[in-house]
Amino acid sequence: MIEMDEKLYPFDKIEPKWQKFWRDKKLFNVDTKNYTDKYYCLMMFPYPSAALHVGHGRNYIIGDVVARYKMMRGFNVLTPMGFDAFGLPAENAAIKGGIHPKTSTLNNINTMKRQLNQWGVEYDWDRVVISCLPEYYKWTQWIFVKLYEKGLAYKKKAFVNWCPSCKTVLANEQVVNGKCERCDSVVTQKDLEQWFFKITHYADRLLQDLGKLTEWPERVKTMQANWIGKSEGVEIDFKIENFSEVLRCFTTRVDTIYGATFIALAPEHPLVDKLIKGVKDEAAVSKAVGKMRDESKIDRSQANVEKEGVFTGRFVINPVNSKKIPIWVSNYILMEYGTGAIMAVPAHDERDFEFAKKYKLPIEVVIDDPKNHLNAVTMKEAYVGEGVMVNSDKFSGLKSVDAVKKIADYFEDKKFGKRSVQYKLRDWLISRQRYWGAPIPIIYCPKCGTVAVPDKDLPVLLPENVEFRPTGESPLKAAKNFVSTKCPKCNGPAARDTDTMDTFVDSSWYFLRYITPHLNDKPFDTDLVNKWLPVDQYIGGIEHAILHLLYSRFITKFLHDIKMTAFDEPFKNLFTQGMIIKDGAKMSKSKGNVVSPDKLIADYGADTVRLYTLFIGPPEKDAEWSDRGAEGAYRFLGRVWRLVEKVHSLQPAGNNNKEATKEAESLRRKLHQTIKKVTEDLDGGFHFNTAISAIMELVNEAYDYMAKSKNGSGSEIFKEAVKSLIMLLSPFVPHIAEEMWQATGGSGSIFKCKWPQYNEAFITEKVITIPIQINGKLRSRIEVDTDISEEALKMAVLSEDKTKNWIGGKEVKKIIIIPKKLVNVIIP
RNA sequence: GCCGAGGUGGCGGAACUGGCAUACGCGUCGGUCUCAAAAACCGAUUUCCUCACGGAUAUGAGGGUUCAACUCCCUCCCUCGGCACCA
Repeated sequence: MIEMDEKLYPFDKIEPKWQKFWRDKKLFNVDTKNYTDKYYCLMMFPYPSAALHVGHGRNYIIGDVVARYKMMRGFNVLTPMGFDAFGLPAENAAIKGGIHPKTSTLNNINTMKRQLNQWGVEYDWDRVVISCLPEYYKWTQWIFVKLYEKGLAYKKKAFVNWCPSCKTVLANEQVVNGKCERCDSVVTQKDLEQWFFKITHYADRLLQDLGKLTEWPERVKTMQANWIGKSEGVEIDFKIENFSEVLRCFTTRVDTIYGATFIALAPEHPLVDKLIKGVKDEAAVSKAVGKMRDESKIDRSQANVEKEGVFTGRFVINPVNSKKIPIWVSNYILMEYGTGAIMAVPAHDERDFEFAKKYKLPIEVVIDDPKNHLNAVTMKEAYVGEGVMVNSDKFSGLKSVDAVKKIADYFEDKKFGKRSVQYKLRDWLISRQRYWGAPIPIIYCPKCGTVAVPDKDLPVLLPENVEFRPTGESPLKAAKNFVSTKCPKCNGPAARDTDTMDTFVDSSWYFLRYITPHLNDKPFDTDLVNKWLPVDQYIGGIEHAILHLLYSRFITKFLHDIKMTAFDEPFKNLFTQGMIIKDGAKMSKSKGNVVSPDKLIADYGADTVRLYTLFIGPPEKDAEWSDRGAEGAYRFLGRVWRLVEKVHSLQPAGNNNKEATKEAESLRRKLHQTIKKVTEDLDGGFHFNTAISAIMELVNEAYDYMAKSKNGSGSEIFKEAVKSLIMLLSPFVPHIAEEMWQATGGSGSIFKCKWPQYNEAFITEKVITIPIQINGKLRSRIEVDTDISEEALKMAVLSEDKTKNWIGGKEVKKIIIIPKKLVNVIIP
């Protein structure tokens, strides 16, 4: 621990002073109507929790650096902040502690604002958006109504994910490994009537348009593509023997149709009951099916459940060869995917193979592996690869990849089936049986049925005096004054919907509200929004790769379709920062490994915490927090402070670069190299760690210069270096930078200044050191003029002492010269 | 199983388009200052051999391409993240 009696510099006086300055001068406020070059820098708005730790800070610090840097590059930077303020934690805390969610949420918001301020992270606070306030959720409800009007919000009864601990339903995206994303309880299935948004309507566009998002991290796009899960195949209609109905199956491997030896149905398939009625062992079959149906109510994907099945006693006819194929019911078929029925080809599908082995069903090879011929009797696993068609009538001999297309054509021609596309993506379940959310703006009228609340009656206010203990039923049901209302159509008595919306609905459009946050006749102003969006830079955690980012893209596309926005992708650049971990684990109260910024800021100042957070490693990767490392950042700032103290005034800045000593040239070169490096690191990506290390090198060089040169800190080049140094540091450590800027004669805010420029001419050296390799191994170095000719360089190298020794009179076979880089001499 | 990211000193990590591996920081060791300590400053620090000069050796493992490989190719191992009975 550094002894804290004496501070390396008076950060405790500096930091509050400049925080107040920025706010008083409204440095971060922007007029969205008047601007020249806009830059929308957005950080994912947080859920208002009681206290932030240094891990949370990373997101805001990165965003603040970007905003300040862009400001110095001359942009009108919009950097707003808000709060994703509805949600379960506040409600759960209220149940425990008896404080109303609204009270605790608004308190937490104040705490967070104070913490952000302490970090020196600044926003245009005039635009704050708080999703739990009626002026905001009015428009969340409005979006719901628009979706409803377009048929994209609908209610249906379905098996849905149910968290027994949160006592509410969950969207598919909120179930992680069969557990509740929030509380880790095992999720069960319940047959309930719920509200859905038809995100599947946009499945293909959501997938296709990932291609437009060239500035998004590859992994996020991959995750979304996996989640949407598109597969192309064929739906085949099988005639059922002795029935008028057909059985429709989806397959991506229509090339294996001749190898189908059984059909498998999901236990919930609507035809199952009809099929088994009147068969020989009806009672036994029915019992087996019933058992599978019960089991399927717990999430089957949870564990690798043993495949079970039962023969229905019925058959379909294979359209290609009129063979009879038995119909089975099995637990490995999911009703939610495809048609809930498959043609099983054991020879070429792992699952079908496993099932066929267990129930001794026939296995027929129809695609042969040219390298290793298959044998249906001896094969130990399904062959799922490509190959040559066999036992497939007129298709035999074709390559299986080609047969896929040919057979699909044949099927469409003969009307046996048609091409079809399936997605894993499910509609978004958005109703919740909880209190702390935006009420669903729907009224049920005995005469008129389901009626959306008209725009003029929005918002549907969330009543405050409600008993909101979770019972599994919506707490709003008990609020009689809320429930009973009049039908907007017939004015007769009617009842309100008592569910609230998933908080991910709130957060799927907030970035649009920031542009015109106080409008009360529209959710946002379309003209202005079209000017400011898409967001230039979005910054947030990878945990939102699917949920929030997919939902926001969906809602944006919908708003685009109803002509509310001109763009259909909300975020142009996306940056996902890694987590900061401690003792090998994510920081959490329960693990007791939370690093609080409060003590660190008290001991070393906010600039130190910022600098270390940025220096810790590449920001997109997880990083381990080290208190010692933070001390190093503090030491560095002390070192900078003392360096700047040597200089009384930088004004007027000397741009005479007359001093031609070796030291001066070296410092000048380092300075311009550093400006270049830092600029490129900030423009080309988020390479804060390497930008900072470059600045550290410049500081080292400046100290070196002071020790070695005659003029020391009085020289023009030294002043110039210090002036640029302060500017280069300013986005990272804004408080100390402003203070040093002022102390050396700068006026106003440093963030109103222009970012330093580098001059390539100062970077190139007159003399460079070229490494000499003998047979690829470094053996010596030589100092030569930068613009030396290859011939002269060759001569110089060959006459260099060490090199001569290494060559030792042997024949030089070849010399490879990479200009300005290296020379490699090849000898036997 | 499939997809994605990654594996470099005691630690966090650098290395452009194949061209001096280990920048910068932390830690450790030594020194300066001091009565002493802390802070600060200066120096050393891949590993091994050598008093030293110097040499050998190293980017998960093994092969390959090349004058030259952390970087490209092949085989394999490990870590992390996502998806997963998706027909």
